[in-house]
Amino acid sequence: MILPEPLFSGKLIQRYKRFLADIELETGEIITAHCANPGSMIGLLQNGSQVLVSKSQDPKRKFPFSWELIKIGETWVVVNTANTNRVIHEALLKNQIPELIGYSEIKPEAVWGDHTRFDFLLRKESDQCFVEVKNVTLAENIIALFPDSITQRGTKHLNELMEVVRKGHRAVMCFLVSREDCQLFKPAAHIDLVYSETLRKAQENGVEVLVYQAKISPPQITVDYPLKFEL
DNA sequence: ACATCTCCTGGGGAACACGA
DNA sequence: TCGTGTTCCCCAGGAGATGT
Repeated sequence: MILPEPLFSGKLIQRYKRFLADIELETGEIITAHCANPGSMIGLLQNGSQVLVSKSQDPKRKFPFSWELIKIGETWVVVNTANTNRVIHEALLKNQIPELIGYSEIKPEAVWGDHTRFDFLLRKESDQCFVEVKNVTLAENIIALFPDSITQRGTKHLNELMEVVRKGHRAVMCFLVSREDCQLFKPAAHIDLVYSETLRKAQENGVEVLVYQAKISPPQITVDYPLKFEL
């Protein structure tokens, strides 16, 4: 996918109220950008780090700037979680994920049950495959980790993916590692043990786990290659 | 006192209702 | 058959209310 252009470069001043961040652009102008990542973002909030923001033309938006990427060391990290789904959507359309090719229909935001939506539903005649995507931004010593804080929603999604399998469908948990300085993916048991154990249990019960490395070359973000993982 | 529930944040996308 | 508006849920966790 291509990020909305032009992208504006700046430095992070502070992130606050979960959805907002103050950023000093290269012009010296200080703007407040929307941060479409309400997670804890551990390790990504180094004040003074280089960031890239895009600007929406939607007059109804309260904060026209969207925070897209932050540079940590030598790697860009994808902040805007909406991009993750766009990257995977594009990869599905282009058959770039071998485990998920051969489906005739790709439906985003697929409803499951009364209160759940999975990121994608892939269909081929009567075959159904539900796919949930997660953006992985936390890393410690070349190991990509998820989640970056306790996530009851994430655990709920895993339990519902197991239900998908019980009902005779295919269920896939797909992690996209949105930084380029990792060689392995693991669940962050020291952060959320319940999630970590549920992920392992989900795999044992037929939920397929995929981990892919993203290639981040602003303004382009694509799926690169499968990353090794240990559950 | 502690646990659980609900609401709230801003933007985005899908489904649905409705009027032209 | 369009376009527009509304509702719901997604992202995740904090705050406050409610229940045990």
